[in-house]
Amino acid sequence: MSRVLNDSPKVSVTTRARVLAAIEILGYRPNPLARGLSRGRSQTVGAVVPFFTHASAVERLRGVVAALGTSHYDLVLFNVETPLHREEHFAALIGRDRADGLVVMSLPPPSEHLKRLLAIGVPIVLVDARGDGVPAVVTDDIEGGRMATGHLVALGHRHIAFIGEDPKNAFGFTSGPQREAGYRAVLDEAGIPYRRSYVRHGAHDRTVARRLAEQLLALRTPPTAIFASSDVQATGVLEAARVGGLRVPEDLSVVGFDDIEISAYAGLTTVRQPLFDSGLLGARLLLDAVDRERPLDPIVHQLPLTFVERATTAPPHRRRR
Amino acid sequence: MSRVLNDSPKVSVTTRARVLAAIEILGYRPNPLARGLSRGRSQTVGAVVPFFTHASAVERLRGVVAALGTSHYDLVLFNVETPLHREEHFAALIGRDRADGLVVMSLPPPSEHLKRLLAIGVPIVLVDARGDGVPAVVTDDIEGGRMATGHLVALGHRHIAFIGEDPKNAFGFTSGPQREAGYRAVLDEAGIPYRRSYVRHGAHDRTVARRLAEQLLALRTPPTAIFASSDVQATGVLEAARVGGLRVPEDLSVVGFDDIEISAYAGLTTVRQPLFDSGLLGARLLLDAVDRERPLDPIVHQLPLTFVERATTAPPHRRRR
DNA sequence: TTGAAAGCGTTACCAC
DNA sequence: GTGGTAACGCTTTCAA
Repeated sequence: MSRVLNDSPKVSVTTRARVLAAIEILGYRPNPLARGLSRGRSQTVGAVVPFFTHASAVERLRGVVAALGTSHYDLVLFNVETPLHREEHFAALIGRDRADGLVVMSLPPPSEHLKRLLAIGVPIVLVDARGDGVPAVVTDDIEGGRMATGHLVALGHRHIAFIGEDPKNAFGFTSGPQREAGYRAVLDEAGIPYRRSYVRHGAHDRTVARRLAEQLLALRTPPTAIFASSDVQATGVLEAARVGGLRVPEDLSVVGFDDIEISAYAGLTTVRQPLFDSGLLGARLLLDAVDRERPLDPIVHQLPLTFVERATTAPPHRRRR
Repeated sequence: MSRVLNDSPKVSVTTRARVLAAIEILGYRPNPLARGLSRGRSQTVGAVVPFFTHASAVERLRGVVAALGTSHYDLVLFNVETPLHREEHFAALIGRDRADGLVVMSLPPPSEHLKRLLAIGVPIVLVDARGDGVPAVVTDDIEGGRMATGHLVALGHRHIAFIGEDPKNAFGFTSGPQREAGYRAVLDEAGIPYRRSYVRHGAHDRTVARRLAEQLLALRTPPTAIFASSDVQATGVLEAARVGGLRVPEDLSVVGFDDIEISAYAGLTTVRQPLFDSGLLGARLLLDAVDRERPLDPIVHQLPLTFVERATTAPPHRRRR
């Protein structure tokens, strides 16, 4: 009878009908756990996501869900808010018992765990992160940082500040620091001296970014433009400007990164990355591998970045001096 | 050896140590599927969420995740974007094989399914929805609608429009329509005639709401205030005002509902509902029932609403006439 | 206290 | 094509 459920090629039409009828009458429902135990797969994919409530993470997750929508896989969510979480989840995820495959976001898995997972053969796809021997869906964050900063430089700004994540963050996020690298590179090339006081680090949070921006604006020589490493942080900058009575973009230009929902509303100039698509592609790669039981090629898929100019950037205002 | 894993009371210290050592050496990891099959539970709770990417849903989900954080349950996400989805998910969820318990959000389960789930004994908690014989975590949406509208009336507005979800929506959401009921009740009590043209329905989406608001503002007698059934829709209204060259709150007052992240940023006056807490409480109730294998009392837990006055409401501007 | 064995609900293999 | 049965990896029960 399992043969008809998994529509094996060898069942006569009559038997199939008979079994189907019985199933209907008894209200039979296959137990996914038993099936999973027997087949050695759980029909489940896991998504390891740091701060899954962040707009960018949600958008990526939406892509994953969309990819799973057509399949018969369930999505198990592993939220990571502390390094300990990460440790626990990866420890639990070793072995393909919990999930048939993993989409890991923004979070380079500890290489030790990665090796074990790879050795055991758990298919993994990294999204917004890279790892040895594992396929990844990424963008060129350095280039993104260059786009944002370059735009500001082209407008004539020379006092450009940066707000982003701490390069030594406990999770090992790399996107933020790379955007910062792009920022520094452009500054170098434009012959603009790098000012340490113009670079501030803090959590990916609107209010934190706002505080950081207020510090920047209180500097003796405040920046005429701020590049925030994410749109969430950019909104904090916008808030700081508003509170400080600064007009945007006349008195202060602001560029963000991501292009989340709120950005269009806020008229924020930003660097768009295909968040939804990254989740979609990541999950598709994974499903493909899981379904065909084919090992994943460790290809790095790079998705394009787009500069979106809206209403928060303009040439610097001529002021004192 | 399973005895030591489930730390049964009757194992000698020495054997326990011995087993633990072996576990360590062999790198043994229990298979959750097998355990689940044997014990008849999957250590999983399912969350059925319509449009899980909506900020309000995400915030509720965050509460659920927080509640699960301390437990040993995994979260399986069932996203619902079409009535068909809903059907499929509930059909699959019948029987406690897939999940040991369910948190169902904003979406009154079809009563037929509800009965079956109840009969089989799958613990369910409804959040932002009600159902016969099932515990629920709700707010008083009618009262919320009254708060918002009452505030506008108290400010002196007599031309108050409403933007919300279609009462005949395919999912059976009730929150929106109830807020609308509160709106109508206050209008009645204030002796303000109800204008059909002042009530517009559309999807829970910023751009849709913006279009609706534009229609309202193009009316021969445009409203001086708009109550949007959700903050997402309220931002659409704000956008329409901005595009139309209307100042908020001088020319147009706007009230939303939910108090999501963006609302504080936008300075939106709104009715706050405890989104995070609703998810937290819902999941806690569920876990409690699942852990003790105690049936759930069909209690309706009502969470409080708070009116949050910010910067988008003011007395109506005196104009023509 | 511990070892052995039955059973959980499927699938997959092997005869018929 | 179809029926029977081992096996999946764990928990639980029953002896020892």
